[in-house]
Amino acid sequence: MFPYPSSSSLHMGHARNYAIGDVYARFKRMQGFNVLYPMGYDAFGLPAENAAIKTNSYPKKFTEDAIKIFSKQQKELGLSYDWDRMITTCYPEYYKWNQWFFLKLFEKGLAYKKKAPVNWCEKCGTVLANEQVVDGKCWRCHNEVSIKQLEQWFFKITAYAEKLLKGIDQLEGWPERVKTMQQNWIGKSEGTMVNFKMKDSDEIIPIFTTRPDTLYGVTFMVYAPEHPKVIELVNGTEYERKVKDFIAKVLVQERFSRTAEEQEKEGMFIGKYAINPLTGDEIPIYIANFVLLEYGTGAIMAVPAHDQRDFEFAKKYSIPIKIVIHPTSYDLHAEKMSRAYVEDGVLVNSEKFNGRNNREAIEEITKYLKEKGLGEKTVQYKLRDWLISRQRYWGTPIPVIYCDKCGMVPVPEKDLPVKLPEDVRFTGEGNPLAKVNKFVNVKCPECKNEARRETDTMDTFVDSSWYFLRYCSPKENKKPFDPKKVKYWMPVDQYIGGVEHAVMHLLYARFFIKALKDLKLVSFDEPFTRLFNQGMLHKGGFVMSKSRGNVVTQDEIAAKYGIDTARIFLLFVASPEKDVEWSDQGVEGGYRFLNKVYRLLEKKKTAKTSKRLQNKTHKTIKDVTQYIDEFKFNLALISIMGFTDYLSSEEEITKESLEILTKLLSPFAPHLAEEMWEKLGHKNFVSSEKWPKHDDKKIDLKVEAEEEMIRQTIADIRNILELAKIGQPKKLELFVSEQWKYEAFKKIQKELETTRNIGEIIKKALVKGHEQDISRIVPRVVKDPSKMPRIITSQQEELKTLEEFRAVIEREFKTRLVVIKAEESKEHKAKLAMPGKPAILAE
RNA sequence: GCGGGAGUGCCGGAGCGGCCAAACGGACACGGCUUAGGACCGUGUGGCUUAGUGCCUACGCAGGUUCAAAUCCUGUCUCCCGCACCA
Repeated sequence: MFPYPSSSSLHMGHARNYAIGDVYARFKRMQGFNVLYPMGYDAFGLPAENAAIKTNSYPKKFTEDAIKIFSKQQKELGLSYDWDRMITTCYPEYYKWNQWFFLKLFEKGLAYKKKAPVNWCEKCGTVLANEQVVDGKCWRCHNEVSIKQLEQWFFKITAYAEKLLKGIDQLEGWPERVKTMQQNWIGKSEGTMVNFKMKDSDEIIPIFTTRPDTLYGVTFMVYAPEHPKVIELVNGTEYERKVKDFIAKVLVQERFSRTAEEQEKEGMFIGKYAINPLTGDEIPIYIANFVLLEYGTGAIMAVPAHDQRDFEFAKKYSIPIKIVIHPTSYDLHAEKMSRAYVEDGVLVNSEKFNGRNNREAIEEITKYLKEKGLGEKTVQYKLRDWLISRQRYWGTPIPVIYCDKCGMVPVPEKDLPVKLPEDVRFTGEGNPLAKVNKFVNVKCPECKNEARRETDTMDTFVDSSWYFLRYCSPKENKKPFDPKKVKYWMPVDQYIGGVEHAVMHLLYARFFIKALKDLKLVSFDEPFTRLFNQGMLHKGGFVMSKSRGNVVTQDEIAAKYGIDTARIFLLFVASPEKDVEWSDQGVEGGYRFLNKVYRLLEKKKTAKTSKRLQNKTHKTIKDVTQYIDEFKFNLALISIMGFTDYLSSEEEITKESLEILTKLLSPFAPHLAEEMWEKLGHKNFVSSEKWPKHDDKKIDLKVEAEEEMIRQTIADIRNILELAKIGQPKKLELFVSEQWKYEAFKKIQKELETTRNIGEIIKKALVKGHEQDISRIVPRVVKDPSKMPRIITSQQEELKTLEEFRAVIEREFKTRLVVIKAEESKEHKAKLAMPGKPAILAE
């Protein structure tokens, strides 16, 4: 996800986010993929405008300065972007295409203007989309949001509600939680539209319900107070005054501060009645603060017996409660109820539906309504249309002209872009654009008479809904993008960014692509095949952020350790999707590791490799490759660390092994890797080298077992020397026992390779009298077949193959090692040699 | 209320049915190297025990499935996040 450029120093939180993508890009590039890894800036937006007002400067200047600083720091981080493809959304070359898309959507009826109650942020001086209101507050400035009735531009995202919902299933490479959030946000619910009739007229009041089974229990009806119908109904009646007062009061309360259930339910009767379509009963109509205008039809049927909200309201205003669903196991009495009965049960007081299970009744009553023309099955979504107009300057002008004669006229394509005027005064009040006469006053494209431009600008999320397409052909000036290039590159294989955009950017971009597909501009359904949400970086228990003041800047870490150290720490400390805590000491660890790697250059190089080294090398290549592919960068680094330790402890290493280490490390610590690569005598960049491939034949588990035995034996010898208080041994004697039950191990091992049924094997083994073996073998079986043959046999059989065994131990203890077969040794010594373990004597 | 995720050693965190008393790093302790070392190398850090071993107790808590559980299932507690008077 491209960033909003801000002018401060990048901190470690940024560094982590970017490093994650960079590792992957470098890795894939080395693997031979053609990698499009670009950077761009989401350059329009309020902060720049606000900063301009504050400092009496100009948003463009402010933004350009910020971008300079930002990209400089990104380069210092070693991010391997293709800077030739950089895009900046605030230039006409880019936003022209926002306008172009707008016109296309407008043609299709997917962009429209309507008067609507909208979210208004006083501090930002603009309206906001629903997605940008978080807990009743502005997502950007956290100011309380209020509701205003305004003419606004919308994109008809609701036309794609079903497609957006269905499409989620295809998003296999997306985190579950993002998918769930989108599902909830779209909020599909299936129910029934029921037509109630007004008592005194033929007017119909449609309402949406998911519980048509309770229709016989309706005892009142409630409108959202701000519903336009309400004023109409009370107009000229004795209720008019009181209703208007109530509405005013509710609006003052502000919808978004009407928080949930703790809000006291309040309302009033408005003097009108509706008729229950099934019973013909008169139903009083109320208005109340708990009914939402935007959901359903803005009016509800209320069934106090079976809905908690309705119940509370009915109690408060003494409205009758009529039970229509009865529990099967106990009695229910309306007068005695202390809360609504919301569980399932059997229908009562419901005429022909009496005795029916209520779940079944939902279907049946809906069917019945349909037959009588009183209602039908329907689907509701919580998703609202995307409000895209903003009353601010620093954004893409909406390409529309208002003419007294011709009405609303879209700017013809040939006149694009509608450029943002640059000589603008920022007073901090209202939309500065509206005061620029040169901008506002235009000729109508149709009748050529005096007309006025739309002065609203677009939400910056329009910019970010298609920018990834632009990367494919950033210099294209005839079209928003070159379709051939887009066909080659898109959709995005791997997208990386924070969860905070789950229902904003990520939903808008999906909508955009689906709309573009219908416009035949692209041929795919979803913009992002795989999505990765990186975790947050914390310090002192809080997310690292400039506003919190707990940042560790990139500059300070770079100065102290070099930026590679920071990259290593950030990638090593935990898997990338986890939140992590910054640790100064942890960074030291990363620094030590890199130093250790670098010191390997001083090691003596040998031409001849060994089986052990090959095994370790290829095992490492295999693991690191797999881990990076799985985004487990921390584990990849651990593998590399293990390899480093291995090489450090060797007397001599091969140049090849060092080169491989350098390559494996290069995505993580690119600067150090390049330096090492050069010191190893290469003229090119290691980052343009081929990623090493492992050879399965070189990975030998037996060698590993030998390794392990050497390690153990060395540890044993140490222990003994310490216990015996021997400083420097003159000679070591190693007694090796006969090959105790070795054959039996092998046999069982064979069976283990061919079956997963451990229980069966154990039984077999018991029959064969291998009880002792089982304790050794059984726990060693693991799922991964590559890890299967795990039996460690330290018998002489194996020892014979250990050409290096003696050498290693002799080097370690600077003494001579004598290996003696136990059976050839003196009797008492032979006893010392336990099966599976060599015995050691030291002088 | 609905939905998503997490609870592991002194700490950060791996592991997600079997080489697990648990990777890797940090911290601490001891030893080595050294004029010195906050550098580097080695060893150790649940309890008891053996020269090499073995046993017990452990992965929030309580049950269960399995030859085998930190890992699977059920319940429960705590924490984090998203949506939320959605009819």
